[in-house]
Amino acid sequence: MAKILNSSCDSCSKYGNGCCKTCIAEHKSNVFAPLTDPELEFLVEEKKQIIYNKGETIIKQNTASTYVICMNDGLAKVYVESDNGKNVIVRIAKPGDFITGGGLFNGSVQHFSISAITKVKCCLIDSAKLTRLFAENSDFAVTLLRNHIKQGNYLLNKLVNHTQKYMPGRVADTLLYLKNDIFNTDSFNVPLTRQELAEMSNMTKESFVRILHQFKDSKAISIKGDTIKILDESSLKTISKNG
Amino acid sequence: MAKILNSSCDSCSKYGNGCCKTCIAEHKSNVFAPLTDPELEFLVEEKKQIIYNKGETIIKQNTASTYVICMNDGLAKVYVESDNGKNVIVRIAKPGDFITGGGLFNGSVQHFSISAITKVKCCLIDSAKLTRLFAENSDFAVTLLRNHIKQGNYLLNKLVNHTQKYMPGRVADTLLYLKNDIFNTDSFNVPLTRQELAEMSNMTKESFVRILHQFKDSKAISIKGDTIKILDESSLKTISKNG
DNA sequence: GATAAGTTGATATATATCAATCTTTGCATT
DNA sequence: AATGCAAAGATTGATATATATCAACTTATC
Repeated sequence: MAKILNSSCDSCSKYGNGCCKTCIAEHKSNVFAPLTDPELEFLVEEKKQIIYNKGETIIKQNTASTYVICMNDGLAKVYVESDNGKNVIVRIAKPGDFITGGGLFNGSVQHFSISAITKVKCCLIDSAKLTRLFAENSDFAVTLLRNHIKQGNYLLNKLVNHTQKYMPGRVADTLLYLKNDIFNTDSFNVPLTRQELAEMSNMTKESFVRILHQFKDSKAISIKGDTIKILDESSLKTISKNG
Repeated sequence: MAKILNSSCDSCSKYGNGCCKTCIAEHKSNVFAPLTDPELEFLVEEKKQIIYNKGETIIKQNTASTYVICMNDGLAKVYVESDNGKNVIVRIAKPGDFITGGGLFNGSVQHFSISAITKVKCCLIDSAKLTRLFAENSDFAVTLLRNHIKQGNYLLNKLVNHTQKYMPGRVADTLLYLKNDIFNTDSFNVPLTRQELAEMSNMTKESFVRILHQFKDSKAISIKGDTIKILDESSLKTISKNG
C-alpha cells in the first residue's frame, strides 16, 4: 500500500524545509512559479506527500477526487481505460509535472487513470486551494490556463498522429517522445513493458515489437535488454513525418 | 470576402445595444456569464463582429492570431490539417461557443483551422483583454479554465473513440453528436458533405457512405436528400458502445 | 521451476484505395 | 425563367493492404 509520509518528513512536510521550494527551483516551467512565498505556503500547508510503489494506482478513472498531483520523483503513466478493455496511454508524467484531472472545477470525476511505472513520490494538493489563489494571483490563473492549453494542443497532436500515421511513424513518435521529453538522453532504460509501449503507440504489442526490430535492423536504434539507444534520430524523425 | 460590420450596426457594435448581452442571455453556459456589466463593456469595446460566408476560413492553422472567437450565428468546423493532406474535424462550433485557439497565452500560433460551414456571424475579441479581466474577476478565470478542461476531456474521449472503435461505432458517434450536441432534434439538415462527415469520423467518405446506408437499411436512421433523421437512437448508442 | 514478458510466423479482417457510375448543383446562355 | 452543361458530390463495387489475431516458442524474472 502507498504510505503517507507524516509531517516528521523534514525534507518535505512544509514549504521552507525543502520539497516544494526545491520542486519549483528544479523545474523552472512549473506552474507554481508565479506564486509568492506566502501563497505557496498556503497551497502546501495541508498537502500530503505520498509514495507509490511500481504498479500502484494513483488516480482511478471514473472515481471522484479533489486532488491535483505534483510529481516529485519517479514516472507514472496517464492512461484512459476504454470500454473494450484496451488502454490508451496518453502521456508519461515525470518529476515537476503538475497533473489536474478532468474533474477539476468540473464535477471531480476523473477522466483518466494514473499509475506508477516506477516508485513515485508525489504531492496531493486540495484543488479547492487553487480557486482561492486565483483571486489573489491572476498570473497563476494564466499559467494554469496556459498549462491546460498546451495539454490540449498535445492531445490534438496525438489525435492526428494516432489516426493519420502508419505504425512505423507512431513507433518513431513514441521513441522520440521518450528520448526528448522524458529521459533527455540518447540511451535510456525503459521501465515500460512492450505492452505499455504499444499502448502509447496505439497498436498491439506484437506489431510494436516487429517495428522496433525493423528499426534495429536499419540501425536507427540499438536494443540491449531494457535499454534502448537512439542511434539515428533524424531517420526516426523522417519516419515520423511521412507517416 | 468576409466583411466587417462597422459600429453603425445597432444590434451588435456595443454592449448594451444587443449582441453581447443577448449572446450571454441566450447561451447560459457561456464563459462570459461571470462577468459584471462594466467588465463585459471593457471586453467588447473594441471587438469586431465579422460575417463569414460558407467555406471561408476564420482561423488558419499555423498562423498567428491574438483573437478569441465568440460564435454568434451559424456553424463552423474546427479541424486540424495533417501533414498527409487529410483533415481531422475535431468539433463543430455553434452559436454561443467560445473558441480559444491553441496559441492563447502560448505564442499566438493557432494549432487548428476554423472555417464556416454555413454563413457565420462571430465576434473577434483581443485575447490580451482576457488577461486583464483575470486580475479583476477570478470567477471568470475559473470558468475559462473549466471550459478548457472540458475541452481536454472531450479530446481525450475522441482520442479513445477514434483509436479503439470500429467504423460503425464512429459513425454512430458522429450521428449522435450531431443530434444531441449540435441540432438538438431527431431530424436535421446536414450542412456537411460526406467527405466532412467522414473527417469527423476518421474514415474515408466511401466507408462513411457504406455504413450510413447500413444504418438506413436497419431502420436506425432515414435519409432524404440532405436531411438525416434519427429513428432509433438506442440502437445507435448500442453500436457506439460495443465499438 | 513457474509465471510473466518478449519474439516470431501464419492467417484473418477491417478498412483504404481505385475505378466507374450516378446525382445534384451552379452557372452561363438563350 | 428555362435550358444545357460542367463541376462537384454521392454511391457502389472490386481489389489491395495495413494491422490485428491466433498460436507457438523463447527468454527473463521472482
